Amino acid sequence: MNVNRKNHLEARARVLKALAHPTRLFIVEELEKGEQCVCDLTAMIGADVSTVSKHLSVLKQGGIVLDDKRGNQVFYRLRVPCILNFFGCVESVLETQAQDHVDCLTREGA
Amino acid sequence: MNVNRKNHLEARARVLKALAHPTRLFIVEELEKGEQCVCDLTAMIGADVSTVSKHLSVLKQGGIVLDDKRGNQVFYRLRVPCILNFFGCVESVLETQAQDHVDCLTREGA
DNA sequence: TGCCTATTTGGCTATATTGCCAAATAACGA
DNA sequence: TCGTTATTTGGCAATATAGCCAAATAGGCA
Repeated sequence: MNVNRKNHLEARARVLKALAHPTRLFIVEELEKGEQCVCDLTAMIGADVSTVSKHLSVLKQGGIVLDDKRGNQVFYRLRVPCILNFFGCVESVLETQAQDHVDCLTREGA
Repeated sequence: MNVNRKNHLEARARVLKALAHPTRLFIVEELEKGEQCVCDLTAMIGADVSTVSKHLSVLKQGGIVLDDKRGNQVFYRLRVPCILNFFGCVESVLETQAQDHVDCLTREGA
């Protein structure tokens, strides 16, 4: 595996890693509806503010969101518009799993 | 956040987590070309066979790949055809980052 | 059966992630 | 300036992940 390819794979992995947490996926889904401040996200998530802030920091480092400080609040928004399509594929994975589960139960019952 | 939504987010996160590693992304890219046995993947990756086997196990648990034992070899293949599109979005994230980096350098130079 | 190859599993250490609390920082209004 | 609110950062403990080696398992063949 050459160095370029390795770097590229590592870059991709960083992006995916930034998304790979339930709370961060929740944040992304909420930001699809429009920008949100940390305080509102925190209220919806129900974790410590510092925890939410750190998740936002991970998303920012991963290039998923942008922040904008206005007054004493910080508003976050999605940086890349395609995140929605992105999840289409994840859903396919989940649906395939679900179907396999159904198939499995059907076979057992037969 | 209700229980259903939470479960769904956790399921999505599991899929993304399974993909979020350079070696596993490499494997997925290679499997896009067609099925591969563990031994060939191991040779390409250059890590211990046991390490590669564990990565494959993670991908299998995540619903990304399927395995098929034939003789004393195990062949892995992609389970969901959309993985390619999937990466289109990750690429957009990376390109946006790259563009920002260029912008940043340009501003500095100005 | 016994040996060889392919793969998985167990066990270990090193490292990374998560989530909380407490403290630091920033902006706002009295 | 002081107090209040919003957010980030530091630090800690619990847990998860990654990679290696060694051992177990499975299949093929003499």
